[in-house]
Amino acid sequence: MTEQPAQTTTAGDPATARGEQTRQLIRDTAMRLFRERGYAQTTMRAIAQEAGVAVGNAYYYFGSKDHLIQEFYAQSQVEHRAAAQPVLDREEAFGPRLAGVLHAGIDVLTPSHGFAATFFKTAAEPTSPLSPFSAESSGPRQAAIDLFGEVLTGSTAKVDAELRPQLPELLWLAYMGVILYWVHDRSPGQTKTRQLIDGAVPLIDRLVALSRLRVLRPVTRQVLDLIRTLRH
Amino acid sequence: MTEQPAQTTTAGDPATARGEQTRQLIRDTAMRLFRERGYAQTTMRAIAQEAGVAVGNAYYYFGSKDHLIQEFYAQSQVEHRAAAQPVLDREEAFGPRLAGVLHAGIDVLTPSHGFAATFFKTAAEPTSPLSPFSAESSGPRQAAIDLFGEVLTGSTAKVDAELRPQLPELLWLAYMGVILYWVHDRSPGQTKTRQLIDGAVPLIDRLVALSRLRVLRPVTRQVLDLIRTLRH
DNA sequence: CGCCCTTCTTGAACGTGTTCAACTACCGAT
DNA sequence: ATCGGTAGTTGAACACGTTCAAGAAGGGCG
Repeated sequence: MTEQPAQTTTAGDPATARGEQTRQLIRDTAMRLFRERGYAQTTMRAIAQEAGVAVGNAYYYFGSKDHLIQEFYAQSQVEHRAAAQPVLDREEAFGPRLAGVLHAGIDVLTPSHGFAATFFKTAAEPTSPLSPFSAESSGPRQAAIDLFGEVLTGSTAKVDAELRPQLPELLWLAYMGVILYWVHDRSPGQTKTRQLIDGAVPLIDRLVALSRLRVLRPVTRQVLDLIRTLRH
Repeated sequence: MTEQPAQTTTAGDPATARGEQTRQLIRDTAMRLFRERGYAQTTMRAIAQEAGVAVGNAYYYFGSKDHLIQEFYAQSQVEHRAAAQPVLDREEAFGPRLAGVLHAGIDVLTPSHGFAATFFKTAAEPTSPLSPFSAESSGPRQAAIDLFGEVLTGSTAKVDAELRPQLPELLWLAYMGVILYWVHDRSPGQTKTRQLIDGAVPLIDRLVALSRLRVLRPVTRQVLDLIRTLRH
């Protein structure tokens, strides 16, 4: 939080132009080694050596080994958005759109299941800037929430007016739940996670539809009030 | 997993009689320092020094620094059970019983909020034996699930026959969710978590009651089938 | 060209969790 | 009492993430 001189890029980021190349080199090398050996087995010394730089240089661009994970998150988010596009173009109904986007997220993550799982623990630490709930990762998080916003806006689903503004974030939360399950999923090819998505989506779909029923209005209200209370 | 000679205690535990004293000394010292300084700030060297033993001795009893956390879990579980007893004796209705037991759990954890939060990340790592889902912590986990079984069996609630056997584990899962929220709860005194409990319990109560309705039977079935599929 | 300032780079050094070969204390059997 | 083996204990050594003082590279300006 020291004051920075004027920069062309966002504050706090030391990357202007000269070092951008090195930054990417280190990042790509790290990602490769993470995939090859796993997170814990990849040492900062190994990353530096493979990238042909000094250890300290990696720390000039990334505050810690954990911060390299954030790069992985950001990268995954972008890939997720891209993989979801065909689904959003193709499907119109809420259920298939949601299922498609959830499956796309797992598709993107699947090649990294082995090592991604081991470092999702870091994301669970509340104090860590890597937590999906933290301010520091609000960028990727908002992008993800927006993606679920698109699932909703582009669909033909009729949603309770009060629920609608909350729903994208709730769907994102459900996605976090899916990921939590996926991380622990030891079934071959993580087929169980696929079953979770296919089983849960119709339930969510039905629940969203039911929220408009007059009889259930009080319950819907109650739930939404609770959520509003609990949000930050 | 080397074969052990006959022991008076459970297998795999090097504590017979002579070392039990040292074991407890190290454990208690560690717990005290964790509370005083936090988990990350407490070094194994500090624990050893304060306990008056060599560093390696701590590793004779506890495989790693993380394993000391498991002691904390076990201890908390026992305290939770004890704190829940008055509630189970006093309350008869399902809702108050559940709320009481959940509050009791948070009561027990509250003094450790500062440091407990930081190491719950370790619990989130799937490969870690410290995960609440792991085989290694099946003992405390089962004890916790049984506690929610008592919430149910001692209550006057009428529960769908198919749901009943699954419910204790589901309630435990909900409790894990409460803890996850609590860990991230930055509100003073974690009052938000209390609101979560008070807000969610009536919903769960209503949901459980509704599960017996004929109209909702197909949904109940669908949910239970999904859960059965996903369990292990 | 020479100067200065910022950006970038270096690698030795620090503190950490963890390991391990050596050692000591205890206890039952001879 | 002596021996032998297991349980318990030691602290130096190792590999790791991280820090930091020192320097190199680059570029704008006289």
